Amino acid sequence: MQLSCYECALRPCGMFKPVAAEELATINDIKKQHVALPAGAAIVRAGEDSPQLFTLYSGWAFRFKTLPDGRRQILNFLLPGDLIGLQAAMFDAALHGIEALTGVQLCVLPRRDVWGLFGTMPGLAFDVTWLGAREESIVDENLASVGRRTAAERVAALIVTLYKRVKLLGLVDDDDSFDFPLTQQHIADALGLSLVHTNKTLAKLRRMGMFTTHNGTLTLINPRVLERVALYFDEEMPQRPLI
Amino acid sequence: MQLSCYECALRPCGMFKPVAAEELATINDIKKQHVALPAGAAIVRAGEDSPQLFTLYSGWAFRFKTLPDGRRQILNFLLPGDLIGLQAAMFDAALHGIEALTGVQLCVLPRRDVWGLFGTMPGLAFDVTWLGAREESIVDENLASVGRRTAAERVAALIVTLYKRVKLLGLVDDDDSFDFPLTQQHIADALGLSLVHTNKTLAKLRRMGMFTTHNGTLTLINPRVLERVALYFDEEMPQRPLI
DNA sequence: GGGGTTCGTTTCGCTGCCGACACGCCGCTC
DNA sequence: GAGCGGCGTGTCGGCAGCGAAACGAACCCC
Repeated sequence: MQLSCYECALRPCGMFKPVAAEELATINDIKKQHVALPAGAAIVRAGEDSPQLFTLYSGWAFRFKTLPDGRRQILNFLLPGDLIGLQAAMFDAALHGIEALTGVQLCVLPRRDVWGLFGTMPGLAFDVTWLGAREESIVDENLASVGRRTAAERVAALIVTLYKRVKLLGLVDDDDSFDFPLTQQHIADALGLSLVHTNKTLAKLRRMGMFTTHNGTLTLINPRVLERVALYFDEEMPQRPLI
Repeated sequence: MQLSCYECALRPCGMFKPVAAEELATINDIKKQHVALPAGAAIVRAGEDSPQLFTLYSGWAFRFKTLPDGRRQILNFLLPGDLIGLQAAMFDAALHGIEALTGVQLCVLPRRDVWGLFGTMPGLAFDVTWLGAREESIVDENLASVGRRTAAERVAALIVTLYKRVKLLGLVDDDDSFDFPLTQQHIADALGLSLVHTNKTLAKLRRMGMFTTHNGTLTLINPRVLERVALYFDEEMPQRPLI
């Protein structure tokens, strides 16, 4: 499978910073492959060297850590347009795993070519750094959730942030419904809750009229109210780089 | 106050990557001031624009988020040599605050000069990105702690990681004791615990013979055992950039 | 020397969340 | 169509951790 960056279906969606022709040519140049992986596939394995970065072209993925006894913490979710594996590529051994949550398509960017941007395309190199900083800001927010929010606030915050991110991608319907592929186990692992308590908390929010779910689709009744329940008010950045 | 990068007391400590003469000159060039702040001072204010980055020259600091109702989550601790405020400088409004935990000395690096490195000194620009990725890895680890470790494991993990970081700086005595300026409130805010439970957990670990404290100094009895209690086994990177 | 502040420590009752378990639904595969 | 695995739902008892409150020690500054 191949797909030129000139035909990228993601770039025209409006949330990505315009690129100069020369930059787009460079991006197209360092993109060596376009691969598809099924749900559950390991994109980066913890402890191994990770000589490639990826741009998530379609589908969902997540970064996670596992304790020796098996307890798992999901660090953040990755959506189309996100740069995957910067941190993993930086160190000799990845400190976390990355797994495909749904079927995904990935643009493969060899590490050495990405590092090469620093010498040849300073603007794109800066964008790499920017994307790294943004990922950190998401992990920050998740840490604040898990550390200081109640179970209901956490669930609400997770749903609101994902809603906003998906919305910018143009993947939310007019009635505020969107594809939501997380299982309750994923939600529990992301929020530092048990599976059972996650279920009860979801039921409670549903009973409160915050949202409805229908096989894999989530519909928000009132995003503003959910935001208030979540104590979450940050906006996602309206425009961002895409590499 | 001024201090040339040529006389930097930090750089010779052995944990920092050697720099070329030209790079050192550039660093010295973009360092515009050397300032001292007292404990408790705000280094970066949440919500405000942050036109400067800093390198922490001496002392401790921390990044944190505050919920509207005052609950506070400490995201990570900053030690000498750490680059401060990369994420804050990247966005229009800082999404977190940074506060001096002890008295600190800071090297002031204006944002525009740091961004300038991307055009002129690709090696140093890469180092900036590396330092950002490393900070993210620390936040990752903290999120895994808060989400999945028990109170005792969290406290142990916090102490072990700080011990390892301080040790690389050469600030740990032969008997494994070092300066430990955190109050129990800081520990609680970092670990997502209440103050009272933090106190009890510290007492428990002390009773187990993990460590002793004596006005602001913490002494580890057996770092290996503490590591095992913490379920924490990663090594800090032996060498890293200093800007 | 007195009064204020910061920090650590402890007590007490309470609850949010956990862990184990069981059950029902659905879609898959053979 | 039978069996099976993945997922959501509920129940129950238990405990880890919470919140409020009070007190002592150390340190500070008039």
